[in-house]
Amino acid sequence: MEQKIKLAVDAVVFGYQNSNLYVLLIQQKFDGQQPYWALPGGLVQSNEPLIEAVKRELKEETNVSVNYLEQLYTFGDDVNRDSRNRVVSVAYFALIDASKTIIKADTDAENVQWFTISAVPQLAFDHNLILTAAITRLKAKLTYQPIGFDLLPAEFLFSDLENLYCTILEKEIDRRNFRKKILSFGIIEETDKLADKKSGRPAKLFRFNKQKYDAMVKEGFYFEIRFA
Amino acid sequence: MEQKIKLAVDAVVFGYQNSNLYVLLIQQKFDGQQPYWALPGGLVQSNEPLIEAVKRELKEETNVSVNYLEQLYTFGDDVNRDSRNRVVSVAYFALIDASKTIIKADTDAENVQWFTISAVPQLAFDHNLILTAAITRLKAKLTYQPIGFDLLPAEFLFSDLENLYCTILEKEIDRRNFRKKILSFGIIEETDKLADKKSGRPAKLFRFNKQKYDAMVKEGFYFEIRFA
DNA sequence: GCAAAAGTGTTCGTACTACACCCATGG
DNA sequence: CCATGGGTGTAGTACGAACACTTTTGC
Repeated sequence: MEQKIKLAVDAVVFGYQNSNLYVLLIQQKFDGQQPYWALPGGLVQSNEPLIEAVKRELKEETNVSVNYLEQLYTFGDDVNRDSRNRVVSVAYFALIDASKTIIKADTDAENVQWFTISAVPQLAFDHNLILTAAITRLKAKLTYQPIGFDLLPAEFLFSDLENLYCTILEKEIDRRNFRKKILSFGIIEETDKLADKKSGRPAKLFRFNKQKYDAMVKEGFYFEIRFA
Repeated sequence: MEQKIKLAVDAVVFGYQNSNLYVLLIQQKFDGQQPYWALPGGLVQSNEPLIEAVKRELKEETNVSVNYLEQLYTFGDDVNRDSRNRVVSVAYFALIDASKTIIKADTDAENVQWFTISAVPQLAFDHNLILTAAITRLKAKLTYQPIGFDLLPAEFLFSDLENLYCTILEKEIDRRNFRKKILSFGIIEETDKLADKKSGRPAKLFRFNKQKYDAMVKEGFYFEIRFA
């Protein structure tokens, strides 16, 4: 008996700006079809690696360039998650620097837009489920891998990093302890630049030293940020 | 253009006994085909949830009953991982109590057998890769989720638990500190039974209280076993 | 000189580490 | 009585938690 299963990929793309976590959604306008917002994604081509399929769809549909991309989970237990066909979807998890990102302009056929997590509408298929899984993964990874930097510009303020953690983990953090902990790792370096700010004391810009982090990991280093 | 991708599931089934970690492999004898050992698995049926597909294959091919089963990773980047067709495989990770497991008897068409991890031969397709990913997951999860109990009988000796951790994590552990830590969680209870042993002082049997663990998790409890 | 955000140290308590001896049984 | 594995306590240390004032700038 011939197998009748279609294989798709979907991507949950997170961005962060001004103490807000965003997710990138698209809306494809078919006539007569109710235009739910959805995660970017689509069918995998027969000769295409999964990861290439995600990258292609992201480029075609949103034109963003990602800093971090990893497989999240494969959704295939609900046989009717797509009402038209049996579709199994391999979901990916992506982080981008929202500040430098210019998302694809809206066309007649397609909208692309950032949504704050709290304002995400009902999505197509089981995409709300996928998003929830991605948020869970993001929160978990933030505490044991230095992926927060992939949501920030290459040079960033300490206060941005701190706010990012507060925002995403939905916790209050002691500024002094946070700074001490992060600096103790030795994977963040001060640049000689200062941020131009509207008010208050000027802040130094910092940079994540990925080379150093990778080297330290090989020596057995574990990144970890925990809070009470 | 029609999509020509087949979807399969594979399972990495771990067992533990006498300070040895085992994985369950099968060998399907086709005539003329070189009989590589492989992970149990097979194609997903068109109307079948992924998880059901794994359970079905495990039952058909090995007849084991699993204590723990979770999705591991989806292997679909190597377009030629199966030389005959494009096959994408959703790999699962399973733990069973090897002591009570009676694996399916060998038939003319099929062998089923435990292999110690260090003695695993070259496997079919990219199954060695999948196994490596599963071992990594097992080691990681052991430190932050109480899944070790799923490799042991319902009632077990403390020394078994300790040896399980030593064996799988390939580390030495201080017996006193280990016992203190585990008992401090309050998720293990002493039974009034003693093990019948060949030599030495009789040992108490312990039992994992999953209800209590689940309740504690809801209250914010984190299981964690780390070693220097 | 005031508002606004950046930067910085110390104390306290808890939890991990290291470590060695006695106990209960079978043969 | 001896071999075998089971069971237990303590002292030192290091790390996380709590906590508030000074500094630099723009207006």
